[in-house]
Amino acid sequence: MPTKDRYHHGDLREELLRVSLRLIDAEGLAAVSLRRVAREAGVSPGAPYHHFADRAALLAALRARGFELMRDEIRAARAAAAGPADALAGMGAAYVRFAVGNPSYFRLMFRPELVESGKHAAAAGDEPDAGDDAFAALEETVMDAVRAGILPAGDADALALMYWSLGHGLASLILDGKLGQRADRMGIATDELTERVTRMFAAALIRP
Amino acid sequence: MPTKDRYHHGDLREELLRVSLRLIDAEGLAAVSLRRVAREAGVSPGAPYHHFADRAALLAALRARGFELMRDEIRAARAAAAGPADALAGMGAAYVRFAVGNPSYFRLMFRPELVESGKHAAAAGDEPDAGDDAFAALEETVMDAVRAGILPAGDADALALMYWSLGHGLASLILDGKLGQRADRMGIATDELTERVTRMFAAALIRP
DNA sequence: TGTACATCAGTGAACGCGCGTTCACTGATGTAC
DNA sequence: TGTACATCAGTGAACGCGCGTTCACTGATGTAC
Repeated sequence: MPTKDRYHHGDLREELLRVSLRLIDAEGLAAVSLRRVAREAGVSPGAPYHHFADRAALLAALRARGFELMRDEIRAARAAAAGPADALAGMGAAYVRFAVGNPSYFRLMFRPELVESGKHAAAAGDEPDAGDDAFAALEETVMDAVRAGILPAGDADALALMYWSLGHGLASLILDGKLGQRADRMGIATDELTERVTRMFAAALIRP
Repeated sequence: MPTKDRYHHGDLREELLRVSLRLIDAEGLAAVSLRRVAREAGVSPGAPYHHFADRAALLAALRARGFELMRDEIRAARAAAAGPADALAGMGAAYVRFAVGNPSYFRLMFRPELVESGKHAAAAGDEPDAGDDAFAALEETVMDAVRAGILPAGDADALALMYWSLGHGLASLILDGKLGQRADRMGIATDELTERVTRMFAAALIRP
């Protein structure tokens, strides 16, 4: 059943989201206009308004989906781990892997001006979302590790934030190309440098 | 000597940069159009073209200045430190302080699509800039710490990158408001949470 | 100190563009009987 | 199985807007003599 030639698209909403992601990847967030997205989806300029109230609503939908994807991958990494030490390393790696594998989502997710400029500005940041779920999973893992004696007891919240910051910073630097430049200068592959750094996290912090 | 009423502005270039920063702070990067900036500077739409080739050139000038400012603050923090352990903590704090104190610069500096979309795309990332200077300072400090025996020997490059990632991640999360939300939920000030995290990082890595 | 002239740094009108959004419309689809 | 009708999901033209950029221009400033 070819979707072309049909008056009704079939699944325009999904198609619009797909096109938006592709555009972010190829030309950056600024390239995502409702008109452009509609055009690339082969549809008239007014069509998207049957699925999204406005441009901000489309981006908000993408953002939420991105956080859900990330949360699921981070939870999966935790579930697959043999113990808390393994889980911490795995979750960090999953975070970075998500960012590298889904750069358009990642860039969209951490872009404060998008959140604030939404119509729900007052409520923004108040209701927990999938991102909070992911952080909660990390926090629990940290507490497991503390209980297991492989992380220093004390300020588990701060410890979790530290892990989060490391992962976030590493992912951001990779996406910004900073890590790539550095790897080039060191004469090794970006992947290898990433792996070294993540391995070092685990080794430096955990006392087995 | 009032600048108003005069045909010549006196220092329009600087004024345009100042206005741009203010706009980024208040309304985000998207609000920075050459027309808007000119308007806010009280000048006609064509005037900026005597100082910047185009919008990208203005942003590139700001970006470069931001990296210089950051480099200077990081170097100053290193110079003021009593020893390598102190220097590492101080440089991390300086990084975060810079981001929090200059959010518009920070947001502008780490925005890959701006770099890539420049006309010098081919050369971008090849020539070292002030950001590289700052990283080099961190790298030297890490090596000092290794020599002093307070950081594990081995992969100094990766260690430096880990520090950089932590600072960058922490700064990004703060600017995105994520840390603020979390601090609120924990019932403490953002500053305190930041300080706890950085302190914890120093404590976890350094073996005195 | 004055004058002629070159250069600098503005003006303001104009161009074409893509955008967000609206709206009356219509073809396609689903549902009740 | 047909038919009438409501609703859904498109079309495409139109609006007003701010944008980047250009251009002929002109007032202000600096310099040589």
